[in-house]
Amino acid sequence: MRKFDDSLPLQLLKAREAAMSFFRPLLQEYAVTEQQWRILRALDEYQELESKQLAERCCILSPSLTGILNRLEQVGYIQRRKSSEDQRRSCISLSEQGRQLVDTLSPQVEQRYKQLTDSLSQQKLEQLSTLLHELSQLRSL
Amino acid sequence: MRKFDDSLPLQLLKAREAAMSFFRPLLQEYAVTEQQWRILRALDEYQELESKQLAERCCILSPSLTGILNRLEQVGYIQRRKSSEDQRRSCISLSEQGRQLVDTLSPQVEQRYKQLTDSLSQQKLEQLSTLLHELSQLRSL
DNA sequence: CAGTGGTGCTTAATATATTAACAAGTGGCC
DNA sequence: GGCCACTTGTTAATATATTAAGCACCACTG
Repeated sequence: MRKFDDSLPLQLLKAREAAMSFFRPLLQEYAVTEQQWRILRALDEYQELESKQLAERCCILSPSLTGILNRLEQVGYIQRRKSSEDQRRSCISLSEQGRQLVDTLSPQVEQRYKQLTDSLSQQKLEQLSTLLHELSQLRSL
Repeated sequence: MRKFDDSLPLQLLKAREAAMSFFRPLLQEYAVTEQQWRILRALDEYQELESKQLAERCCILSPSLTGILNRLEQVGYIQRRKSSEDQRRSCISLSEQGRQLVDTLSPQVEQRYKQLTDSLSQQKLEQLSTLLHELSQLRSL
Protein backbone atom coordinates (compact mmCIF):
# COMPACT_ATOMS: atom_id res chain seq x y z
CA MET A 1 0.00 0.00 0.00
CA ARG A 2 0.91 3.62 -0.47
CA LYS A 3 3.19 4.87 2.24
CA PHE A 4 1.98 7.21 4.93
CA ASP A 5 4.50 9.88 4.04
CA ASP A 6 3.36 9.88 0.45
CA SER A 7 -0.01 11.28 1.39
CA LEU A 8 -0.60 14.42 -0.62
CA PRO A 9 -2.59 16.17 2.13
CA LEU A 10 0.23 15.53 4.57
CA GLN A 11 2.80 16.81 2.12
CA LEU A 12 0.76 19.95 1.62
CA LEU A 13 0.49 20.38 5.37
CA LYS A 14 4.22 20.05 5.92
CA ALA A 15 5.04 22.38 3.08
CA ARG A 16 2.70 24.95 4.53
CA GLU A 17 4.26 24.60 7.95
CA ALA A 18 7.68 25.25 6.46
CA ALA A 19 6.40 28.29 4.58
CA MET A 20 4.65 29.70 7.62
CA SER A 21 7.79 29.35 9.70
CA PHE A 22 9.03 32.39 7.80
CA PHE A 23 6.16 34.56 8.99
CA ARG A 24 5.07 33.27 12.36
CA PRO A 25 7.67 35.14 14.44
CA LEU A 26 6.79 38.38 12.70
CA LEU A 27 3.05 37.99 13.15
CA GLN A 28 3.50 37.05 16.75
CA GLU A 29 5.59 40.13 17.31
CA TYR A 30 2.60 42.23 16.27
CA ALA A 31 0.12 40.03 18.11
CA VAL A 32 -1.94 39.06 15.09
CA THR A 33 -2.80 35.48 14.21
CA GLU A 34 -2.31 33.91 10.86
CA GLN A 35 -6.01 34.04 10.10
CA GLN A 36 -6.39 37.61 11.28
CA TRP A 37 -3.58 38.64 8.99
CA ARG A 38 -5.27 36.96 6.03
CA ILE A 39 -8.38 39.00 6.74
CA LEU A 40 -6.50 42.27 7.09
CA ARG A 41 -4.52 41.56 3.95
CA ALA A 42 -7.66 40.85 1.94
CA LEU A 43 -9.39 43.98 3.21
CA ASP A 44 -6.36 46.04 2.31
CA GLU A 45 -6.55 44.83 -1.25
CA TYR A 46 -10.30 44.93 -1.83
CA GLN A 47 -11.25 47.96 0.29
CA GLU A 48 -14.62 46.72 1.45
CA LEU A 49 -15.91 43.18 1.42
CA GLU A 50 -18.93 41.28 2.65
CA SER A 51 -18.43 38.50 5.16
CA LYS A 52 -19.15 35.85 2.61
CA GLN A 53 -16.62 37.17 0.13
CA LEU A 54 -14.08 37.45 2.89
CA ALA A 55 -14.69 33.87 3.94
CA GLU A 56 -14.33 32.68 0.36
CA ARG A 57 -11.12 34.55 -0.36
CA CYS A 58 -9.47 33.78 2.95
CA CYS A 59 -10.56 30.18 3.00
CA ILE A 60 -12.23 30.53 6.37
CA LEU A 61 -15.65 29.10 7.19
CA SER A 62 -18.32 31.52 8.35
CA PRO A 63 -18.56 30.29 11.94
CA SER A 64 -14.84 30.88 12.39
CA LEU A 65 -15.09 34.18 10.62
CA THR A 66 -17.70 35.42 13.07
CA GLY A 67 -15.27 35.11 15.95
CA ILE A 68 -12.29 36.48 14.08
CA LEU A 69 -14.19 39.56 12.97
CA ASN A 70 -15.46 40.15 16.51
CA ARG A 71 -11.92 40.13 17.84
CA LEU A 72 -10.58 42.29 15.03
CA GLU A 73 -13.35 44.77 15.69
CA GLN A 74 -12.68 44.83 19.40
CA VAL A 75 -9.02 45.68 19.00
CA GLY A 76 -10.07 48.31 16.49
CA TYR A 77 -8.56 47.04 13.26
CA ILE A 78 -11.80 46.81 11.30
CA GLN A 79 -15.25 48.34 11.14
CA ARG A 80 -18.58 47.04 9.87
CA ARG A 81 -21.67 48.56 8.40
CA LYS A 82 -24.93 47.00 7.42
CA SER A 83 -25.66 46.90 3.72
CA SER A 84 -28.49 49.29 2.89
CA GLU A 85 -30.10 47.09 0.25
CA ASP A 86 -29.84 43.82 2.11
CA GLN A 87 -30.08 43.94 5.89
CA ARG A 88 -28.50 40.52 6.20
CA ARG A 89 -25.17 41.44 4.68
CA SER A 90 -22.51 43.34 6.54
CA CYS A 91 -19.68 45.14 4.81
CA ILE A 92 -16.27 45.01 6.43
CA SER A 93 -13.43 47.44 5.96
CA LEU A 94 -10.13 48.40 7.56
CA SER A 95 -10.14 51.07 10.22
CA GLU A 96 -7.45 53.71 10.26
CA GLN A 97 -5.62 51.73 12.89
CA GLY A 98 -5.97 48.59 10.82
CA ARG A 99 -4.55 50.32 7.78
CA GLN A 100 -1.60 51.50 9.81
CA LEU A 101 -0.87 47.98 10.94
CA VAL A 102 -0.99 46.70 7.39
CA ASP A 103 1.27 49.50 6.21
CA THR A 104 3.75 48.67 8.95
CA LEU A 105 3.67 44.92 8.65
CA SER A 106 3.39 44.44 4.90
CA PRO A 107 6.94 45.47 3.99
CA GLN A 108 8.39 43.16 6.60
CA VAL A 109 6.19 40.31 5.47
CA GLU A 110 7.24 40.95 1.89
CA GLN A 111 10.86 40.84 2.92
CA ARG A 112 10.47 37.43 4.48
CA TYR A 113 8.43 36.28 1.54
CA LYS A 114 11.36 37.16 -0.66
CA GLN A 115 13.67 35.12 1.53
CA LEU A 116 11.29 32.25 1.09
CA THR A 117 10.99 32.51 -2.67
CA ASP A 118 14.68 33.08 -3.13
CA SER A 119 15.33 29.83 -1.31
CA LEU A 120 13.35 27.94 -3.90
CA SER A 121 14.11 29.70 -7.23
CA GLN A 122 11.64 31.65 -9.26
CA GLN A 123 11.08 28.90 -11.77
CA LYS A 124 10.20 26.23 -9.24
CA LEU A 125 7.94 28.65 -7.48
CA GLU A 126 5.91 29.33 -10.60
CA GLN A 127 5.79 25.67 -11.40
CA LEU A 128 4.53 24.94 -7.91
CA SER A 129 2.01 27.74 -8.07
CA THR A 130 0.59 26.37 -11.31
CA LEU A 131 0.25 22.87 -9.94
CA LEU A 132 -1.36 24.08 -6.74
CA HIS A 133 -3.86 26.11 -8.68
CA GLU A 134 -4.75 23.13 -10.77
CA LEU A 135 -5.19 20.99 -7.70
CA SER A 136 -7.34 23.62 -6.06
CA GLN A 137 -9.81 23.41 -8.91
CA LEU A 138 -10.48 19.74 -8.28
CA ARG A 139 -13.53 18.72 -6.31
CA SER A 140 -14.75 15.36 -5.33
CA LEU A 141 -17.72 14.64 -7.59
CA MET B 1 2.76 44.75 -4.29
CA ARG B 2 2.28 41.04 -4.58
CA LYS B 3 -1.36 40.11 -4.86
CA PHE B 4 -3.20 38.52 -2.00
CA ASP B 5 -4.12 35.45 -4.03
CA ASP B 6 -0.48 34.88 -4.95
CA SER B 7 0.38 34.06 -1.37
CA LEU B 8 2.04 30.68 -1.28
CA PRO B 9 0.64 29.72 2.13
CA LEU B 10 -2.86 30.53 0.91
CA GLN B 11 -2.34 28.50 -2.25
CA LEU B 12 -1.17 25.58 -0.17
CA LEU B 13 -4.19 25.92 2.06
CA LYS B 14 -6.64 25.95 -0.83
CA ALA B 15 -4.97 23.02 -2.52
CA ARG B 16 -5.19 21.07 0.69
CA GLU B 17 -8.85 21.92 1.07
CA ALA B 18 -9.51 20.60 -2.40
CA ALA B 19 -7.59 17.43 -1.70
CA MET B 20 -9.33 16.83 1.61
CA SER B 21 -12.73 17.23 -0.02
CA PHE B 22 -12.15 13.78 -1.43
CA PHE B 23 -11.82 12.21 2.01
CA ARG B 24 -13.90 14.26 4.40
CA PRO B 25 -17.24 12.55 3.67
CA LEU B 26 -15.66 9.16 4.15
CA LEU B 27 -13.97 10.03 7.43
CA GLN B 28 -17.12 11.61 8.71
CA GLU B 29 -19.06 8.48 7.87
CA TYR B 30 -16.80 6.57 10.24
CA ALA B 31 -16.75 9.34 12.82
CA VAL B 32 -13.01 9.92 12.81
CA THR B 33 -11.43 13.31 12.37
CA GLU B 34 -8.73 14.14 9.91
CA GLN B 35 -6.10 14.24 12.65
CA GLN B 36 -7.28 11.05 14.28
CA TRP B 37 -6.99 9.30 10.95
CA ARG B 38 -3.42 10.54 10.52
CA ILE B 39 -2.56 9.02 13.88
CA LEU B 40 -4.22 5.71 13.13
CA ARG B 41 -2.60 5.59 9.74
CA ALA B 42 0.85 6.22 11.18
CA LEU B 43 0.39 3.60 13.89
CA ASP B 44 -0.71 1.08 11.31
CA GLU B 45 2.49 1.59 9.39
CA TYR B 46 4.98 1.80 12.25
CA GLN B 47 3.39 -0.63 14.72
CA GLU B 48 4.38 1.16 17.89
CA LEU B 49 5.48 4.76 18.26
CA GLU B 50 6.30 7.19 21.04
CA SER B 51 4.27 10.34 21.39
CA LYS B 52 7.07 12.49 20.13
CA GLN B 53 7.61 10.43 17.00
CA LEU B 54 3.90 10.42 16.37
CA ALA B 55 3.75 14.18 16.70
CA GLU B 56 6.67 14.59 14.32
CA ARG B 57 5.32 12.28 11.64
CA CYS B 58 1.75 13.49 11.81
CA CYS B 59 2.69 17.13 12.03
CA ILE B 60 0.73 17.63 15.23
CA LEU B 61 2.05 19.57 18.21
CA SER B 62 2.27 17.75 21.52
CA PRO B 63 -0.46 19.67 23.33
CA SER B 64 -2.91 18.77 20.57
CA LEU B 65 -1.66 15.23 20.52
CA THR B 66 -2.41 14.79 24.20
CA GLY B 67 -6.10 15.40 23.61
CA ILE B 68 -6.30 13.38 20.42
CA LEU B 69 -4.69 10.35 22.06
CA ASN B 70 -7.00 10.62 25.05
CA ARG B 71 -10.03 10.51 22.78
CA LEU B 72 -8.65 7.71 20.65
CA GLU B 73 -7.96 5.73 23.77
CA GLN B 74 -11.44 6.33 25.13
CA VAL B 75 -13.17 5.03 22.04
CA GLY B 76 -10.78 2.07 22.16
CA TYR B 77 -8.77 2.52 18.98
CA ILE B 78 -5.35 2.70 20.62
CA GLN B 79 -3.51 1.56 23.73
CA ARG B 80 -0.51 2.94 25.61
CA ARG B 81 2.21 1.48 27.72
CA LYS B 82 5.00 3.18 29.63
CA SER B 83 8.48 2.62 28.31
CA SER B 84 10.45 0.44 30.70
CA GLU B 85 13.76 2.23 30.22
CA ASP B 86 12.46 5.76 30.31
CA GLN B 87 9.45 6.42 32.51
CA ARG B 88 8.71 9.65 30.67
CA ARG B 89 8.02 8.07 27.31
CA SER B 90 4.80 6.30 26.45
CA CYS B 91 4.51 3.90 23.55
CA ILE B 92 1.33 4.00 21.51
CA SER B 93 -0.08 1.22 19.38
CA LEU B 94 -3.31 0.25 17.62
CA SER B 95 -5.82 -1.85 19.53
CA GLU B 96 -7.58 -4.70 17.83
CA GLN B 97 -10.56 -2.46 17.26
CA GLY B 98 -8.30 0.23 15.86
CA ARG B 99 -6.72 -2.21 13.47
CA GLN B 100 -10.14 -3.29 12.28
CA LEU B 101 -11.10 0.29 11.56
CA VAL B 102 -7.93 0.85 9.57
CA ASP B 103 -8.48 -2.36 7.62
CA THR B 104 -12.01 -1.29 6.80
CA LEU B 105 -11.31 2.31 5.97
CA SER B 106 -7.98 2.08 4.18
CA PRO B 107 -9.25 0.50 0.96
CA GLN B 108 -11.96 3.10 0.63
CA VAL B 109 -9.51 5.90 1.31
CA GLU B 110 -7.17 4.45 -1.28
CA GLN B 111 -9.97 4.36 -3.79
CA ARG B 112 -10.69 8.04 -3.34
CA TYR B 113 -7.01 8.81 -3.38
CA LYS B 114 -6.85 7.21 -6.78
CA GLN B 115 -9.72 9.37 -7.99
CA LEU B 116 -7.75 12.35 -6.80
CA THR B 117 -4.47 11.38 -8.43
CA ASP B 118 -6.16 10.32 -11.64
CA SER B 119 -7.67 13.77 -11.90
CA LEU B 120 -4.24 15.33 -11.94
CA SER B 121 -2.08 12.90 -13.93
CA GLN B 122 0.74 10.85 -12.52
CA GLN B 123 3.44 13.08 -13.90
CA LYS B 124 2.12 16.28 -12.40
CA LEU B 125 1.60 14.52 -9.12
CA GLU B 126 5.22 13.46 -8.92
CA GLN B 127 6.35 16.89 -9.94
CA LEU B 128 4.20 18.41 -7.24
CA SER B 129 5.40 15.95 -4.67
CA THR B 130 9.01 16.79 -5.42
CA LEU B 131 8.44 20.51 -5.13
CA LEU B 132 6.51 20.13 -1.89
CA HIS B 133 9.26 18.05 -0.41
CA GLU B 134 11.81 20.64 -1.34
CA LEU B 135 9.71 23.38 0.20
CA SER B 136 9.23 21.36 3.36
CA GLN B 137 12.96 21.28 3.90
CA LEU B 138 13.18 25.04 4.06
CA ARG B 139 13.30 26.77 7.42
CA SER B 140 13.52 30.37 8.29
CA LEU B 141 17.14 30.92 9.37
C1' DC C 1 -50.40 39.47 2.01
C1' DA C 2 -49.51 35.08 4.32
C1' DG C 3 -46.70 31.13 2.99
C1' DT C 4 -42.45 29.11 1.27
C1' DG C 5 -37.90 28.33 0.02
C1' DG C 6 -33.39 30.20 -0.04
C1' DT C 7 -29.56 33.16 1.67
C1' DG C 8 -26.33 35.47 5.23
C1' DC C 9 -24.83 35.27 9.46
C1' DT C 10 -24.64 33.69 14.27
C1' DT C 11 -24.79 30.10 18.11
C1' DA C 12 -23.77 25.82 20.05
C1' DA C 13 -20.95 21.83 20.85
C1' DT C 14 -16.93 19.49 20.18
C1' DA C 15 -12.15 18.87 18.36
C1' DT C 16 -7.54 21.20 17.25
C1' DA C 17 -3.88 24.79 17.04
C1' DT C 18 -0.83 27.68 19.39
C1' DT C 19 2.03 29.63 23.00
C1' DA C 20 3.58 29.53 27.68
C1' DA C 21 4.23 27.36 31.94
C1' DC C 22 4.78 23.27 34.56
C1' DA C 23 5.72 18.53 36.50
C1' DA C 24 8.27 14.55 36.34
C1' DG C 25 12.04 11.64 34.73
C1' DT C 26 16.84 11.27 32.97
C1' DG C 27 21.76 11.85 32.67
C1' DG C 28 25.95 14.14 33.77
C1' DC C 29 28.94 16.19 37.07
C1' DC C 30 31.00 17.44 41.30
C1' DG D 1 24.06 11.63 46.99
C1' DG D 2 22.80 16.44 45.48
C1' DC D 3 22.69 20.00 42.05
C1' DC D 4 21.75 21.06 37.25
C1' DA D 5 20.55 21.18 32.41
C1' DC D 6 17.72 18.85 29.36
C1' DT D 7 13.88 16.07 27.63
C1' DT D 8 8.93 14.24 27.60
C1' DG D 9 4.45 14.99 28.33
C1' DT D 10 0.75 17.57 30.32
C1' DT D 11 -2.12 21.61 31.74
C1' DA D 12 -3.88 26.24 30.95
C1' DA D 13 -5.66 29.96 28.20
C1' DT D 14 -7.00 31.66 24.03
C1' DA D 15 -8.01 31.36 18.98
C1' DT D 16 -9.82 28.37 15.03
C1' DA D 17 -12.03 24.42 12.58
C1' DT D 18 -15.97 21.74 11.79
C1' DT D 19 -20.75 20.25 11.66
C1' DA D 20 -25.42 21.10 12.82
C1' DA D 21 -29.16 24.33 14.28
C1' DG D 22 -31.18 28.49 14.52
C1' DC D 23 -32.73 33.29 13.26
C1' DA D 24 -33.54 37.18 10.53
C1' DC D 25 -34.12 38.82 6.08
C1' DC D 26 -34.96 38.40 1.15
C1' DA D 27 -37.43 37.11 -3.18
C1' DC D 28 -41.14 34.68 -5.08
C1' DT D 29 -45.66 32.79 -5.53
C1' DG D 30 -50.28 31.76 -4.94
